Amino acid sequence: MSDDVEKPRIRMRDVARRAGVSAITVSRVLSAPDKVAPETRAAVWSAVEALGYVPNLAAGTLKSQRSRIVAAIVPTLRNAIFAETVEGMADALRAEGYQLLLAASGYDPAIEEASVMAFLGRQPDGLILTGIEHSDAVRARLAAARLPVVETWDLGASPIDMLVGFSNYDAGAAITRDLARSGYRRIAFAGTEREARAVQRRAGYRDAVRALGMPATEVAVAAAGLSIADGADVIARLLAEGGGADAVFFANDYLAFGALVECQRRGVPVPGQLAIAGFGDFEIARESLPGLTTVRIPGYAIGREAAGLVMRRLAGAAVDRRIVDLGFEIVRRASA
Amino acid sequence: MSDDVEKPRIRMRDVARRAGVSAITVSRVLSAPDKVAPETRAAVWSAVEALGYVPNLAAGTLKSQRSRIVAAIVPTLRNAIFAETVEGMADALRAEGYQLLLAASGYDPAIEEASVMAFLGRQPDGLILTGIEHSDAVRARLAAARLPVVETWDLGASPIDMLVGFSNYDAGAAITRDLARSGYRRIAFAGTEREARAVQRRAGYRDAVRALGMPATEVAVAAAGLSIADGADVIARLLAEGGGADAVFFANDYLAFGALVECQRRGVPVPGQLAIAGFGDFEIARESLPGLTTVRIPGYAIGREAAGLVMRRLAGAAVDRRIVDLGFEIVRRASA
DNA sequence: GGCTGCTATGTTATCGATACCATGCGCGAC
DNA sequence: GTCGCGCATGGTATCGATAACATAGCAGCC
Repeated sequence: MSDDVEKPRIRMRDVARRAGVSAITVSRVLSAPDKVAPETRAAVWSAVEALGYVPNLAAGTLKSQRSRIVAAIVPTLRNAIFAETVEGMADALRAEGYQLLLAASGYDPAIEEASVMAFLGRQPDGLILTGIEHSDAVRARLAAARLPVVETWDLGASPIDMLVGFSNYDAGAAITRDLARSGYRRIAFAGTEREARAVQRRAGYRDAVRALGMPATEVAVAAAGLSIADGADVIARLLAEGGGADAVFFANDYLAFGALVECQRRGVPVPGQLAIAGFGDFEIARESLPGLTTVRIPGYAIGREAAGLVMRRLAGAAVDRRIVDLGFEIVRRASA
Repeated sequence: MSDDVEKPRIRMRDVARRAGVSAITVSRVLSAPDKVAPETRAAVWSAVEALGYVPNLAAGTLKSQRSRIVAAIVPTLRNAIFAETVEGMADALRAEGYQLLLAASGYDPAIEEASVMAFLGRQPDGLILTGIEHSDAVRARLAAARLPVVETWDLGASPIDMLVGFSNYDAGAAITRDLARSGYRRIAFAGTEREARAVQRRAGYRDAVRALGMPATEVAVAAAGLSIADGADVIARLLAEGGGADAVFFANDYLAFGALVECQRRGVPVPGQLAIAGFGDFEIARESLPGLTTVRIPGYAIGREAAGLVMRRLAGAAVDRRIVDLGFEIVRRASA
């Protein structure tokens, strides 16, 4: 089928010979063009074009100890939650000539750990993690590897290195108080216990209802708790229990949307009989009917800022603020 | 802040010294353990553990000319369309110890080209692309690079190398005929013109309505045409034009969902006055009210099979079928 | 005028792992 | 008993780019 005439790969020295210069000059044209005279630069450029030369970055990385790769681990790519953050990272990195090496952990610390190990061998120049809970093994490896590390999507006092996010606790408390301000008196919470950030939101909710002197009703959602169907399930259970909640704060908009649809199926007026609030301000929150009251998260900005911090550190700049709080915003729509 | 005591990195020879063997033996323990005696293997293992050794894969890649990286380019990660395909690839690759290098092209051929160029320098062992339309420059580079290439999500007679997908044309025609079979007589189509696969679906639609002796009504959706809001916009325009369509086939489920919600806002009964069909069978199609009639795509299987083909080729196996048609399936729900 | 300093380019050694070939040893076959 | 074969392991060269150092040429300055 394929003819096995192995064309020899084109190396830097082939380009150099054709352009009548040395290999190091080709290297400079590609990575620091300012240091080369314009005519030389042009000659090298045209040799590169003519030969279709593609530099072997494995060799460059080996010698220079810089890969121009930043690795990132997010919990999932399955739905849109972290998509904006990934885009923010990718955009910022691409602008500076970095590439993004990406893995999804499926919310599983063991997979996160395995991904970190696998990544480190690729000599990334920096690493971006989601959340602030990481295994001791991960912390130890990252400390030993001495690379810029940014944790994201949460806040905490003692990051591994740098941290960009917002307070899930405060956000959970804020939307709970907002619901109370709107007159709801029996506010429930629904979310998974398997995700640290959802647990933080729950803690904020819990402390807020207590401070308000209201009862707390918590519904645990199975597994990752990211599917629309899970939200429908919560409504079924709430109504079956007959707890009499008049509002539910869901740990994310998918759950909230599923709940909304289930209420419609059952003829439960929203927000008349039951108010619904979500978290994340995904597109579906804007476009559902009624629109979902929710908490807007600066997902894109988190990604951009995280990548920016890594690159600033790599550029040798001292990063003044190691902890960046990008905040959140309550978005009121018709569902609550 | 950080103490600049540069701990020397741990190299393979450090592990070797500690285990009382040579570097090459360590290499073998890590990549071909069967070739090493059990006690030696155990000694090396414990030295690796004790030192926290992480192999420098840049060096390994340079010498061995194998990176154990497969690169993939998908149009977008912003919504769930390609998420299952990416997961399928990642799962299959991880099982064999490969890593996935991922980029999103934003449906822009120029970005796809730039990503291909950027990837090739990393010496990927294989490449997975979305769609069958690629610039001449991309084709030329890939031919020169002589690596396994899989195109996905479409069918065609002359792939660059291998191809895994389904016929967007047939799928568009099939759902159109299905709508006709359900009694709809003025079936419209709405989708972007900027995506080759949506255009194929439209072509299938167009030929099907013509064969049925029905009028064709096509509504072009701006830009990528992936947002829920775009679907609502289509309804606004269709009703304003007063074309009298009794069913609309949307190029994807997000558009269809947006249309569904807009109909509810306007009090247009679905499917009573207007039937709606989507494409993709995303979660929202199952969970909307009414459920969306749509076309189910084997997204996960496409990813798995594409990665599998690459790895089989790398393992030296002759790939018998270079074109794999995974088909599609019409899913009837209440919206049409 | 000679010295300093800057720009443009070249020479050499090296990054760390692995392919290739070599070697030593034990064991079975004739 | 000797030969040969296979298994386990090691020595050395090498992958291709770039850091570090070297050098040549030229301008400007006291």
